[in-house]
Amino acid sequence: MREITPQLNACFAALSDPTRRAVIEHLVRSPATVSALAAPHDMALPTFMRHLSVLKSCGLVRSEKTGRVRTCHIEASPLLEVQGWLEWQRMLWEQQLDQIDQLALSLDTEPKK
Amino acid sequence: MREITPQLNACFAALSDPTRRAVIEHLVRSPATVSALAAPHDMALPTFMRHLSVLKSCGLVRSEKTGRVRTCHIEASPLLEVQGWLEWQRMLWEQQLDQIDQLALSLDTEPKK
DNA sequence: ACATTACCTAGCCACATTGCTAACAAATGG
DNA sequence: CCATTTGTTAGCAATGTGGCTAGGTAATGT
Repeated sequence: MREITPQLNACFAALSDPTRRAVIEHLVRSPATVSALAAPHDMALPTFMRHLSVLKSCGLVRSEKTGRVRTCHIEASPLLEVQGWLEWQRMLWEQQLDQIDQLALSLDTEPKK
Repeated sequence: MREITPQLNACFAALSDPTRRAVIEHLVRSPATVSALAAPHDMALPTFMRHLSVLKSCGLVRSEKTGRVRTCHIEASPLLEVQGWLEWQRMLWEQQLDQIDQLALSLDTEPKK
């Protein structure tokens, strides 16, 4: 397994904030400028910029500046890492369930000790 | 969409710590006692207990105490909420990609303005 | 009965996070 | 050329997070 732990740390942390998840929810539909992204959120711009920079530093969002406008777009790969980790855990957990089922079944077919 | 935002906040935050993810990785394979879970982690027990309580308070882990031993096991539903959110975003993002493809295609078939 | 094990609480400290305001570019519209 | 728009940096306050030690309780082994 690769050493992606720091990346996962940062992505999970980034996604733990509703403002930042809302940004992601916006950006999966279409790229957007900083001010467009900030508009729905009732907070000072610098505060919002901080959230954006968190998303940038964990690789979930990238952006380019043209003129005075910065356009942001989503980067899929870190999201896929996160999904991958979750999927892996779910698979293992389902195996655990299967084992429990089999145990119950073996106790069923052979009930008298 | 249901109001699961606080649940998501807490789960993502819980999963942003490598110690806590390691606990999840242990528990998806089998239930375990507090001390068994703590053993691989080089930290004081109370510190580790704190991590456990974070996992409990966001619903990812449950536990029962019998005698002096507390046995912990994983709770799948919050993990599924998290997976659901990610899956939803990925779906929307892929739609965005499709739109871009279609745009490129229409520009291709009708290249002269 | 006593020591040990297993867990738990309380309280402290250092640092990170999230909000703010003030003030500053740098591009653009009139 | 000047005002406005759009972003950005710096710095502050309040709160949250993650580590520790000290000390406690309740079950269990001898």
